[in-house]
Amino acid sequence: MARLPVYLQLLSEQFEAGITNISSEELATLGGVNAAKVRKDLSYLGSYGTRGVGYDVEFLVFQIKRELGLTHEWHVVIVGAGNLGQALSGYGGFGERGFPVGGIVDVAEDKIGSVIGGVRVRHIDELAQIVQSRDIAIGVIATPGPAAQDAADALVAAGVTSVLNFAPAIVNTPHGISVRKVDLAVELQILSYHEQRRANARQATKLQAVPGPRGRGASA
Amino acid sequence: MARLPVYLQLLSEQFEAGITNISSEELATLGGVNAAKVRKDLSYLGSYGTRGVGYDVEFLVFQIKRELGLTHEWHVVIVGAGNLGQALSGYGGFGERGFPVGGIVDVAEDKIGSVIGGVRVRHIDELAQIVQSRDIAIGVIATPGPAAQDAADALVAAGVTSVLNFAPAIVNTPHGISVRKVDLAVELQILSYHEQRRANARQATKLQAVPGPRGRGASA
DNA sequence: AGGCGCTTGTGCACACTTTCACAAAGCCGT
DNA sequence: ACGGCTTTGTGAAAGTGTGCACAAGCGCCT
Ligand SMILES: NC(=O)c1ccc[n+]([C@@H]2O[C@H](COP(=O)([O-])OP(=O)(O)OC[C@H]3O[C@@H](n4cnc5c(N)ncnc54)[C@H](O)[C@@H]3O)[C@@H](O)[C@H]2O)c1
Ligand SMILES: NC(=O)c1ccc[n+]([C@@H]2O[C@H](COP(=O)([O-])OP(=O)(O)OC[C@H]3O[C@@H](n4cnc5c(N)ncnc54)[C@H](O)[C@@H]3O)[C@@H](O)[C@H]2O)c1
Repeated sequence: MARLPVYLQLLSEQFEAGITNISSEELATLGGVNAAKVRKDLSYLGSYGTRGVGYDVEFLVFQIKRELGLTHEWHVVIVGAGNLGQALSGYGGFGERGFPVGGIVDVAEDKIGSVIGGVRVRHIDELAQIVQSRDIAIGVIATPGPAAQDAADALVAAGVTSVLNFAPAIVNTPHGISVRKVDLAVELQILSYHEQRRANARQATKLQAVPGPRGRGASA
Repeated sequence: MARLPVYLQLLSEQFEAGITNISSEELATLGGVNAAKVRKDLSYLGSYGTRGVGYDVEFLVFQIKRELGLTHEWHVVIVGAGNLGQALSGYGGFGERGFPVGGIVDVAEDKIGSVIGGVRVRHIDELAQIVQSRDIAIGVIATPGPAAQDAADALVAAGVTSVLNFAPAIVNTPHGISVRKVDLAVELQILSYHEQRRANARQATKLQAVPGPRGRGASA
């Protein structure tokens, strides 16, 4: 489930705060979801709760980590050492959460050799060697959109089986490769959509008119 | 629908490439989804296709933009001028897609006054004034996790009604405020989950054993 | 030891999403 | 002008996910 990482984060926070036990109700409130959903999700891991009491926070953290494959570190390799690649590499939160940067590659000669966040930028031709030497399974694409497919192909060829794509482009990969895309513009457009609807709703209220399903009148 | 931005991007790309007409089948292939789904989604905008021919790309782009509220620019305000805030502000892609940065605020005195991407960093106390002067509806949280709730409260108090949160924390907002969260760690953990499953599958195959539902044996 | 209150785990119904399948509708060649 | 080919738009079916409601189970207090 895609919600397990969220529970993991919440539980980790609670654990840090000294909470040793938590009920599905509390966890649901923290996460802003339904308590029954929390229980269903957690029951997927097995029956690790105690009726009348709740869940042991530490044990649950461990179980979720096991399920998510977070029992060991996963090195990641970043393709593209531009603004974003540098920000990601320099950002400590990556490694803190079990995903240390195992390498950065680029095509631009002027980027190669520079050191960001303790990692030296290397040429993309060395990708396969980097991936294999550290047994890296996850690649991050931080190149411009048009180069994203090339980057993905290079990653797959090097042996990476999971890709996180920040470029605004849809990449095609062979079957069996997991790809996730993070697109800022999409997020903003979804927010803009809600704003748009809010604005339309205000308009309709103000006009006191029969609310027609089609809101015409783009200007003014 | 959350897929409209994706179609918009695909269609824009096709339009740039000189394609004036596209069928639901083609669009579905590009987006990696089912053709019927594409048609259902697009029919939500109205009947803008021509049977036997397909959709006019330019017209469809316009219609989706109208639906998403992208007929005008939405200024955004960024809270937190650290690594990420600076990368976002300096990144041109924001403005290119209709979301120019209308302001950046921070609490740290040493950040205030510096200029990033043509925008001067100002104190968070000026947030309300910035938001109101430019009629800003969208705020971006780029502060550390523990400060995210404060940032959200400040944004809401200033009059922002949509929030994009990059901090690894869940923020609570009053009803009527849209919040979206982008969490790198969550994305990576989902990829790691798939890697984990792949590893388990390999193990099971190698052992030629009856595939038991519980994979024990964490060590070795 | 037994009862009482609390919380889990889950069967079931409902709502929403996805996919199939096909009639209606347009274009083009003859 | 008409028939055949293509593609849309949409009803209906199949599939997923969500939430309610409650029995089963556990701890604690008496
Ligand atoms: N900067 C941001 O805040 C931000 C935010 C969201 C999304 N993005 C997206 O992330 C991507 C990178 O953004 P950026 O600001 O870092 O861009 P950038 O131009 O600063 O960096 C791109 C880097 O990729 C390298 N590159 C180009 N082609 C390559 C290839 N084929 N193989 C390997 N490396 C290659 C370039 O040499 C450059 O160093 C873009 O697609 C952008 O849309 C950026
Ligand atoms: N850097 C990255 O690549 C990256 C990637 C993903 C997520 N993130 C997340 O984004 C957030 C910011 O990351 P960063 O690397 O820019 O951190 P940072 O420490 O560089 O920047 C944080 C900024 O927020 C400011 N700040 C602190 N409290 C504030 C408050 N109450 N109001 C306003 N501003 C406040 C600080 O002064 C600082 O300038 C973090 O939560 C981080 O987890 C960062």
